[in-house]
Amino acid sequence: MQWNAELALTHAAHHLKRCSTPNQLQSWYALLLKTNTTQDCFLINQYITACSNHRIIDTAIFAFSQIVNPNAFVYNALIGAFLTCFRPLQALRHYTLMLRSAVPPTSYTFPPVIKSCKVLQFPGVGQCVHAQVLRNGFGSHLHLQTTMVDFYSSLGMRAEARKLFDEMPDRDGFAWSTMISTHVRAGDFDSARRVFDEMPHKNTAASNTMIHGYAEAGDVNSAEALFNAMLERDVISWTTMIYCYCKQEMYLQALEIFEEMKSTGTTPDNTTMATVISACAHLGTLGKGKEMHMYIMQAELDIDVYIASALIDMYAKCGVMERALVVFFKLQEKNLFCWSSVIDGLAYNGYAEEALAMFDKMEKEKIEPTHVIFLSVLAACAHAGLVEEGKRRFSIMTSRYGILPEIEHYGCMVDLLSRVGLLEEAQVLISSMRMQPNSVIWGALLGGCKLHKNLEIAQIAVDRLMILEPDNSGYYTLLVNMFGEANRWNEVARIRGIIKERRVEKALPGSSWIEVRKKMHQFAASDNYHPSSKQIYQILDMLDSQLKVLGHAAQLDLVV
DNA sequence: GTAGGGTTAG
Repeated sequence: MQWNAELALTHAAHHLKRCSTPNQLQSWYALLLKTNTTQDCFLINQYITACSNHRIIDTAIFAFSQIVNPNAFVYNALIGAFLTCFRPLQALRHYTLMLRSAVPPTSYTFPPVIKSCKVLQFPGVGQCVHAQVLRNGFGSHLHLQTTMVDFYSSLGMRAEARKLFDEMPDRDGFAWSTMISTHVRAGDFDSARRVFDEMPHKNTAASNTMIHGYAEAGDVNSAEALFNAMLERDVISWTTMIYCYCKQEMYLQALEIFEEMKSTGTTPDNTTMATVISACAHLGTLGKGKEMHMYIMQAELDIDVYIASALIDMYAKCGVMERALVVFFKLQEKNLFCWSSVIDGLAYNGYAEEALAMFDKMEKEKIEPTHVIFLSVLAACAHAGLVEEGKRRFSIMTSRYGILPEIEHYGCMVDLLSRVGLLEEAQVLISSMRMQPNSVIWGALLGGCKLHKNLEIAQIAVDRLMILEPDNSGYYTLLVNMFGEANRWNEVARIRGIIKERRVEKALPGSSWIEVRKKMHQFAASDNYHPSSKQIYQILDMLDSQLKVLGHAAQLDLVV
């Protein structure tokens, strides 16, 4: 009977470790209680691992607390469980507990411990653990050496990583890839290439890392060359190439190679889809974006925070905020990126109040905002002209969250103040900045001056802009128009003289595009290139006259 | 048990 029960348990352990629901885990522990085997280190080890796979740490902690004499396997399982359940500090605590209980660590103890030091960014602790690795006789353990190289690499201690790698008597594919990655992380692509060239049998991972390096360096040609030369390509190779194109804003190429990937039989995964949806967002191609969404559903890929953020952003940028919100509200777990995308999407689509309400909701869920999210918040205030609200949020950013404003935040605030005509206040803010104002700042101020016809401050802004962007004719043109409007023709002549003297090139006109029925239509200001431009202008004129009837005068005075 | 690819803003 006893023997049968044990056999059943062992069998259950095998089964439950792979596929089990939280409920099954519970009944498993009940079985352990019933059979008096809660002290069996082998079974508890399996049990803790299963709990960890389901991210249920509490039950694992309980099972551990019941063991009188946990062995190294049990400790290893628990330390690993803490790490996978995002509690690295607890992982380290139980490691020290293990040492104090005089249970000698095994080679399996260290990877999760070192990884915990890595995610916690504890260089000192990591070095202590390294010393213990050596003291326990694992100095020439290939696996642990690689883990240590990665640790030093992640904390930016490249010299230590390099030294360790150089001293390794044997190196496998993991070791080489880690070293290449070390240089890529540091932005030292030449060193990455040198290590890659030195590597005897280049595997797919190493090549992928190298392609990623090229992508970061903006070297599309080298990335393509290496990619094309690869004998075997996996999902990561393809995804990295897609990322490479995205990084260079070559979104159409990104979508093209995605199709190629599918046609050659490689199945995209979550990472691929997140990248490719982001490409659709940048292109503003709703049709393609929807196709990608459909693919995810068909392939039954899990909509994780990466894909969700990308989808929300894509739908928002394509102007279908309703769809973005559906994705957002369906999400079980939301991280900062999801919130950021939805808040920015609302702001971008003109729902300023809703964006702010969404931000407040995020605060209530105890998600710590970052400086990025405040850009969306302030942009929402700026678009809706919510001055007091904007000022309040701007000050909360620092007082409540300790986030110092970056130049982009100042840009939003200057834009906000200038738009509503608080030009002096905007100037005061600019002079209070802890960094040199750039052309965006002065441009925002100038925009406000234009709107509120303040020539004096406009002159100040343009003087600065002339220094910062001497080749940009747009600012001069704007100033010329402003003075012209005020009938100050002497000034007009003076500035035209400067333009001539400096031979400022006429800036390339900006353009925008929109997708209608899967076809792209591109427009520049006042152009006549579109086949239907005649009808389009007719409609614009009609809209304009309707607006006038409603007492809304368009500002066409920019166009001379 | 160790390596390689992802989402927002600018």
